[in-house]
Amino acid sequence: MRLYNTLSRRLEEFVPAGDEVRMYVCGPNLYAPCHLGHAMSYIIFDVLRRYLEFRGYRVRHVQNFTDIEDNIILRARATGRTIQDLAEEHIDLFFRQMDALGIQRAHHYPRPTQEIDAIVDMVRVLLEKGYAYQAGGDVYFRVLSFPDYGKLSGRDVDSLMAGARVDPGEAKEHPADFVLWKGAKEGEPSWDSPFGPGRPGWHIECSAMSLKYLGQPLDIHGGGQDLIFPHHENEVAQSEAYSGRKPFARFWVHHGLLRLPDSPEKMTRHLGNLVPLDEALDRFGPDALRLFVLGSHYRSPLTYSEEALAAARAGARRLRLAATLEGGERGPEVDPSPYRERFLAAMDDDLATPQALAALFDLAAEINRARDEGRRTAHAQAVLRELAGVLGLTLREPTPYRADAVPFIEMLIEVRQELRSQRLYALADSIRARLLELGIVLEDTPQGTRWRPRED
RNA sequence: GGCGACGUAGCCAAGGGGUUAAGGCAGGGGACUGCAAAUCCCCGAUCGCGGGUUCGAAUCCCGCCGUCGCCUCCA
Repeated sequence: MRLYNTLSRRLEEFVPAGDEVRMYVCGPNLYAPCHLGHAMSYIIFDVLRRYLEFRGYRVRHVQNFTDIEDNIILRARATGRTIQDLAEEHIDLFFRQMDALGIQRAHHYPRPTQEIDAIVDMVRVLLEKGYAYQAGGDVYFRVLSFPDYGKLSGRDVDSLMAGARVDPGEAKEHPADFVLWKGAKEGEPSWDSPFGPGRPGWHIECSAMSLKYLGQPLDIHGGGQDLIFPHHENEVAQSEAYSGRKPFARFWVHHGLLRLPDSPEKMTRHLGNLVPLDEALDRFGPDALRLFVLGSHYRSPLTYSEEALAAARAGARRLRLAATLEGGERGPEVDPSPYRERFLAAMDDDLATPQALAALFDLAAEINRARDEGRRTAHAQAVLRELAGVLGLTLREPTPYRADAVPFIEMLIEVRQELRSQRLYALADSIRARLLELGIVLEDTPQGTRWRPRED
């Protein structure tokens, strides 16, 4: 498949270096619950992984949790809790939400507080090789010692000077230098190291942990476009300086960011302009969220709106009904292969999910036509479910209903059927209307009345 | 100031030198239905503005306007 590589700024043919795809995805900081933007990120990488696996690759998937960082320390202090406590709570929540979204779990979820040795070792080597220096209790990466600095984000060190912020009191040699190890401060967690007590800087964790769990080169390193600089640029520099080999990662995959229409900046937790993920999941269900995200190309920015999510929910229902309603007995059966080919061609082209979805919707329409004509649809429906599964769609009803209500619903349907056969339509209609108010949709078909939970 | 994107029907969103400019949602008309629902059929855009290149541009170039991302924590 062709995949856009931020490093080369071009589409390239993707083939893993070894016999499995080594994929590292930047995970969340654990100081607050996830929002819809995080869901977007993990849905996209989930689809990338699912498609690679569908294409026959074995994928080894690692995602970090950032459990030591300024925000967590501040949050823990403000709430009187430990950072471990805070981290555990958000990890639990993260897994519940990701499971609800149908995100396949990564093989490892390393956390910097549990990988201090690897991080310290990496800093030590960088110091030994002269790529890093100690100053004021901290250890910094010496950007000028790494000539390739800027190759990922397309910046040069000189142009960085213009906008660089230099905090008074910082002991950096150069404003673009970044911290590898932060010297211990009063009231902050710290670990012993050959360069004094302290804690890891932000960027170093991803380098140390990805190299430990996957090894160089990574085939794919991914995250949001907001991570290209400085986070990923710094990872490249410190990793390649450490190993003396390049590339650190062969493909860099970055997705566009989610934003709100009336607050067009990207959704982010510290701005508070967010849609909490648990709320979105409750209201729309996992398939609608996926359809919303995948209806736009992953590298484009995506604008959130209630209307767009409601539209995605309606689209999910359309696909679900096409995949699940029973077809007839007659031939000729629908041939799904042209739709399947379109789907694969789209996915092969830099994960063109909007076009892949278009193929699925067209297949759904074809199935519906065939069903209307009393033709067999089972095979085409199986293909529809298979391809939807590559996108992680469940095609299941998202709205829960109480199982113990089912006998009563069915009894009401029987009574209503009797009323209809006696042409007492006013009563029959009022039962249907009442059930709708209670959240149950009735549909009368030649094969009888069927029901489903109302979605809204 | 530097670097990078985006602007396509009411809404979301593909495409990216010659195609009837995908698909979804919403809306209108029709079929089916006792009525609905579901489904099917039909209906809508010349692509931010102004120049230019070309036989031909939504697609390339230049300028302008608007919006966003990064340069600081960030999916």
